[in-house]
Amino acid sequence: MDAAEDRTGRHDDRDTRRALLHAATFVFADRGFDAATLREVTRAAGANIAAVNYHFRSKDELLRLTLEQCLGPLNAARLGAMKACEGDPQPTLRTVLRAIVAPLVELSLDERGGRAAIRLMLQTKALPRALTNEIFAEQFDELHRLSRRMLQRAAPELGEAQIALRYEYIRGAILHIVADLDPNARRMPGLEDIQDHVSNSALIDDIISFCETGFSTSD
Amino acid sequence: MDAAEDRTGRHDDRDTRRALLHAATFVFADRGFDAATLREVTRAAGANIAAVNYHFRSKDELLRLTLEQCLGPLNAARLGAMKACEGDPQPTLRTVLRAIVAPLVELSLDERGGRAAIRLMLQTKALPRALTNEIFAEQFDELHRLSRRMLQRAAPELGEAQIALRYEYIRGAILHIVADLDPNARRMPGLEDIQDHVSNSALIDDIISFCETGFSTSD
DNA sequence: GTCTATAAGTAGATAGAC
DNA sequence: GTCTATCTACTTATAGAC
Repeated sequence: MDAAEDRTGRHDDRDTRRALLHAATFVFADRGFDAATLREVTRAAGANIAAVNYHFRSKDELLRLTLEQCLGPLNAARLGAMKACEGDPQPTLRTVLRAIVAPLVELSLDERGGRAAIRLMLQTKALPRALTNEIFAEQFDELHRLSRRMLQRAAPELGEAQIALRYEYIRGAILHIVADLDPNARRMPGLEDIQDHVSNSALIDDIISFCETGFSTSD
Repeated sequence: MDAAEDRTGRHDDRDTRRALLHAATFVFADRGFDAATLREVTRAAGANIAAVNYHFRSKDELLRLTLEQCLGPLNAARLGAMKACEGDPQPTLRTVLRAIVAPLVELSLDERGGRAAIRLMLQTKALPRALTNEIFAEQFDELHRLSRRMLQRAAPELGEAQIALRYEYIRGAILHIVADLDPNARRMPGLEDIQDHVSNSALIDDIISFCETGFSTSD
C-alpha cells in the first residue's frame, strides 16, 4: 500500500493539499484567478470541494499559497544564477545577462509547472492587487536589487538610473518572448514558425546578444 | 436644454451607451474583466443596471465593444506613425523605431482613456481567450506585419526570422516599461524615482537608443 | 481528512411598467 | 430608453455526519 495512504484508504494530510496546489497552478494560469472556480480546481485535483476550505480556508489563501509555490522555485533559480555571478570577481556583461535570461527561458520549457508558473506570474503582474503585490515584493525585490547591482558592476560607466531603466527593458524583452512562445499564447501572424520551433539555446543566445549591445549603447 | 436630451428628460440613444463604454474601459482595466461586475460599470456610468442588457445584450458583448473602442485609437495611432514611415523612401532604423515606440509612450500619458486602454490591452494579452484573440488579430495583425516589413527595409542585412524575433524583443521592452510607469503598477524597489518622474521624451529617446543598438547587433 | 448537504450571497439576464 | 423587481444559476464558505 502506498505510504501516503493509511489503512482506511484516506490520503495523508499533505497529499490532497499538494494536489490542490498543483491543480490550482494550472487552473488559475489557464482561466485567470477570478474566472476560475474552486470547483474547477478541486475537480482537476480529484478532490472534494470542501477540501479547499479545510486545507486553505479561502480562495484568496489558496491563491497566496499557489503563487508562493510557483514563484519560489522561479525566484530560487534566478537568484541562484545571479548569486553565482556575484561570486565572479569580474563578471562580464554577458555573464550577468545570461544569469537573467537563462533561468526564465529554461523554466518556460518545463511543462510540469514552470511554464504555468510563468503564465500565472505574468497574468498576476498585469492585474495588480494588494495581496499579490505583497507576494511579488517578498519574492523578487532582492533578486532585482542584486541584478541591478551586478549590471552596475559589469557596466560601471553607466549611471544608476540608466541601469535601472535598461534592466527593465531587458526584463520586458525576455518576459514578452517567453509569453509569446507559450503554446497558449495567440498565434502571431508571420511568427508561427518561430513560435513553434525556435531552439531554446539559440533563443537564449539571441536575446543575450540583443540585450548586450543594447545595454552597452552610450547614447 | 442639452441637445442630447429630449423633452421627457431622457437621454439620447448614444449618451448612455457611450457613458457605459467609457466606464467599462476603466472598471475593466482596474479590476479585470472577470472580477468587474456590470453593477460596478453601470454605477460608474451613472446608468441603470438594465442599460447594459439593452445596449449591449451581454457582458461579453460589452467587452467586445469596449476593447474595440480602446484598441481602435491605439491601433490607428501606431499604424499612422508606421504608414508615415512607409512613405519615406529610405527610412533609418531610428525612424522606424520611433514609429513603434512613440505612439505607445504618448498614449500612456493620456489619463482620459489611453492609459486605461493600454492597461486593458496588457491584461487581455496576459489572459488569452477566443473572443479577445479575435479582436487582437483584427486590430493589430496589419500593424505588426507592416512594422516588420519596415524594419526589414531599414535593416536589409538581417534575415526575416531575426527581424521577427527582434521586433518581439522591442515590443516587450516598450510594453513592459509602459506598464511599469503606470501609477497602478506595483512600486519597484529602487525604481520609485524613475516611476515617478521620468520625462517622457527622454524615455522615448532612451528606449529607441537601446533598441537601435540591440537591433543592429550582428551576433 | 473527507464527504454530503446547505447556507448566504451575488452574479448576469430579463419581463414589464412607465 | 429607462426603470424596478425578479428569476435563475451559479459562487464561496460552512456545519455536521462519517
